Amino acid sequence: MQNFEIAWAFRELADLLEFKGEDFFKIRAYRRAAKVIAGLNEPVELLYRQGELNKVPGIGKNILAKIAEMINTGRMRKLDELRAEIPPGVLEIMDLPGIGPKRASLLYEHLKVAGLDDLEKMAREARVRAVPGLGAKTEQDIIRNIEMLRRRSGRVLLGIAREIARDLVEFCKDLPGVKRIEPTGSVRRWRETVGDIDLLAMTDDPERLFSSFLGHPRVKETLAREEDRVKVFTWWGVTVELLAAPPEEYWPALLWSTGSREHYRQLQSLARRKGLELTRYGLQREDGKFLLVQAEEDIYRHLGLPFIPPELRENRGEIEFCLKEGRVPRLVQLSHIKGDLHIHTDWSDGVNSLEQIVACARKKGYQYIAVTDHSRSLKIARGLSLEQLDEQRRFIEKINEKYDDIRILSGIEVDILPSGGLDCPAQILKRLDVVIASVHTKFNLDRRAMTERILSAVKDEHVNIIGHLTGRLLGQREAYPVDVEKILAAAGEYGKFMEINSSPDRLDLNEEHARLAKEYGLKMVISTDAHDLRRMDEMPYGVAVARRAWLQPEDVLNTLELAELIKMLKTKNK
DNA sequence: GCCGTTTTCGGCCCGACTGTTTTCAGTCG
Repeated sequence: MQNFEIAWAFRELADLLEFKGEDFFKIRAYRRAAKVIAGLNEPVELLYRQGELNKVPGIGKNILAKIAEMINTGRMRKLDELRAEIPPGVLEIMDLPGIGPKRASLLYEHLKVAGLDDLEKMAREARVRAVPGLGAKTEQDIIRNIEMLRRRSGRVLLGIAREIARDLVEFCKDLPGVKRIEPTGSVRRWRETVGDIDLLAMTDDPERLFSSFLGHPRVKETLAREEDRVKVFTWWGVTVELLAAPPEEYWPALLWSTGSREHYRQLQSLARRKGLELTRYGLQREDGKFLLVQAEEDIYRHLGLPFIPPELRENRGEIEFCLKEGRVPRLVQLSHIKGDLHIHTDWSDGVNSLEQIVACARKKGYQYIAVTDHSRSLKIARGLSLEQLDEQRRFIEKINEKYDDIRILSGIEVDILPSGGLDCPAQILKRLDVVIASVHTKFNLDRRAMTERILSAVKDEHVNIIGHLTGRLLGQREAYPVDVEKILAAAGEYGKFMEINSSPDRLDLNEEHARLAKEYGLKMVISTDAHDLRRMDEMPYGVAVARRAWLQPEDVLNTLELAELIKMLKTKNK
């Protein structure tokens, strides 16, 4: 049982109890447990077997018993009971913005809505406005939000797709006859969302592999089964396709199934011009003979190309570039990253103590990290008062005395107030090493007002970095309207850095904006915005955005050595 | 539900916004 599965169960439990109108604090306890579990950087199952689980904050006697039940039986009785009791479809209605437990039960009570389709139909028939407490405006919102939900449906976040892919690879890799297995498709290309998860296995005995694979406990339904592939629908709600190839066909198959389709078509036409035929089975000469291929590199070489990393394979000029330059664009990679400049601690809404975070950062070999808790007005995130901020700064100074292999920078993620300006006086910001300015409230300003609001932070002499520029939450919340180009232009003028937020549900800047920012000559900062230790591991997602935007190490601030970094942060005020 | 300068039960994060009201409930960040 994976951590994220246990976390999902508690989240669902909380949602169901919320619908029932259960005690708020009990629900919050379950939500907190879900959050804590999702944030653990060790398997829950391991901690449980070691008897360490009850030491995790937020996990008491009752929740521990439920986790034990899940580990031992694979189920949670209480959750099963609630699922049976509460009409299915209610939870998906509660997913809609503006619909919480109260309105969901109101809708159920009066209209007996059984799900999103049902609700949409009733809204379009103008029957929702007849429900006491709801009006025409809410009805329109419901229709609009369902349409938004539809647009994103069927795709899952890369972060989740990679977790699932890892689970399946682990399951398959030691099965008899399996010589190799890896994710391909958009997972391998690190696209921000993924439709189906594709896996490719190297084996001479696909039948045997498929039989075992179909016995995986999370496989719900077999959608297709052919000689060299199976397609299944999983309990995770994602479709997975497992392709099998014998060793001599593996690399062509890997290239083919990694895609993208457009990139692959370009390769095929390049091959044709060289008198070759490129298919998923190999690279064939006109005389019918197959060229020797023992890696993807070999295929690219036969086509007169260097190895093109999967992140670049989108037919955005990568093939032309490689042909012209005779080399691949130099890309930033995880090992270039020297530190993380956006981390929250338990002083605000983070889970872990500063000491735990420092230990984790040292283990990663970082030269520096910045502690950037929320500012005072963000009450829900327990934003630090000015006194606490100062106390934290002095605390960090003390910790810095303890270590000579890492430097803790004191910082803040300061709110950009709705009318512009920052949620912290200038003389306080002046003392800090790193100032990130972000929007967390009042997302419904119009484009002009929001742009002006953020510009006010760009122009502020104490700000170093603009955090998660568009505020989008993938699959949950659209980006607020903002003139990105105008901000980027101003950021260049005022010497600011733009954050690439690595959190898989943000990825903000996204790859288009990051590419644009590079055109504006800006440097970016790849940060995790971690609220717990596990999420400090999410740096690769931000790096992937940067790579897909063709960023080089010198485009990224936190590839710099500490001394250089500090110099750059100090010379911010042009 | 969990937690505790705590041992048995009370406290647990808050304030703004919105649409529906006509004084406020529900939702959200």
